[in-house]
Amino acid sequence: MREAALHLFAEHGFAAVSMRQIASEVGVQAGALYNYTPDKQSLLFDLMKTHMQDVIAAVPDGTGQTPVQQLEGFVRFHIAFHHRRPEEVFIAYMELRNLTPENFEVVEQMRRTYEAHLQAILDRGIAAGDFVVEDAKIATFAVIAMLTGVNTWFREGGRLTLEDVQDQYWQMVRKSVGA
Amino acid sequence: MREAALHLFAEHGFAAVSMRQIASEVGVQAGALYNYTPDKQSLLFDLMKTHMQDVIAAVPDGTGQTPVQQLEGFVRFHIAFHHRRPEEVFIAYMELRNLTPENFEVVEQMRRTYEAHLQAILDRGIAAGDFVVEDAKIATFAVIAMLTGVNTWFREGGRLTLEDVQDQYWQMVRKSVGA
DNA sequence: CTTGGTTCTGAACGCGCGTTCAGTTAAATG
DNA sequence: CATTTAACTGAACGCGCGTTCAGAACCAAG
Repeated sequence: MREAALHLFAEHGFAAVSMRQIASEVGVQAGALYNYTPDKQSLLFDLMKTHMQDVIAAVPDGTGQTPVQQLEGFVRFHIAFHHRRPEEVFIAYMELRNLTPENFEVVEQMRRTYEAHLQAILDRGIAAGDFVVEDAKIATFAVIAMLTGVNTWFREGGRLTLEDVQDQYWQMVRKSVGA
Repeated sequence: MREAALHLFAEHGFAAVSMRQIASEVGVQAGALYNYTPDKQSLLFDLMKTHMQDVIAAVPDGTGQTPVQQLEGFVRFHIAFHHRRPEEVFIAYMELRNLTPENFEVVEQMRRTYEAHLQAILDRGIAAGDFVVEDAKIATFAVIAMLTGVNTWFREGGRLTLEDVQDQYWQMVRKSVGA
């Protein structure tokens, strides 16, 4: 059921998908869904929360590495992870406004937690003199936006492999922070 | 009416806004809207098309400038223009999937036209030896994603002015393309 | 075979949707 | 003032929505 909702939300958007459509994809009547979710909103929230938990849990450790190595690890991880879960990523970015205020706050907090990982790397690198960045907060936003953008255009099987993309984005990120 | 639709679509999303809500915002009954638009879909399409036309028409000329100057001009323009029209930008990025396939194709083509401006600058700069970029297409996507991301966090009246943001993004972009 | 507990169906609830249109109101023209 | 034209109302159309719930169907345990 979560899987069906995931596909449908990603394709048509939360507001445009009905419980009857989800039920039909599962092979069941709409009422049966309510044995597994209290309502449609919780379904969306669960998908987002689970995704954010997965992302945060999967951030590479980086203990004992230099800030440059940590940054490279983060860049490659972000691209690869988001590439593996295009639907979750899409929903997590596009359907934020369909969350109730309380649910939004939870997801938003998780997003900030994820961003904090990157900012911590930048802060350490700046302190160590490895990076030249005026404002770590802005650089964090800039890098994440840049990396997340990969999902809008990259498709496997084309001119470039995922590794090519990782290599080139890493070079651009590396240079942009002066490493 | 377009203005009302713009605000409402940006706030709640196209699918979640009804013609009755738009009409109420205008101070009129729903039926009256159909004197000005054939249907709801056209309303969305018009907003997007107009926005894309505006963006494309406003791209700085850059004739006679060096590629580096052109790139700086583009970066500053993109940030400033998108900052001035947050709702149009938001809709143009979020509601693409609510366009009919034909309308989507039109808007998508305009987006490509806009991106082509940036790529042309990068191509010229690479040819002239001013930039060090492995793949101009990827760099185009990366830079645009990075710049558009400003709209998700920057609000006037905070710690930074728009010019601060322009300055810092320009430095990051400049370095990322090896200029 | 009976019982008890899940799981699902199918109908129903009230509601709001996009869109149409006959008829009313208002404004412009002569 | 009379007439034409434009703009708007208000009701209606069929439809699908999220959600509820009584009862049927199924399944495991005794």
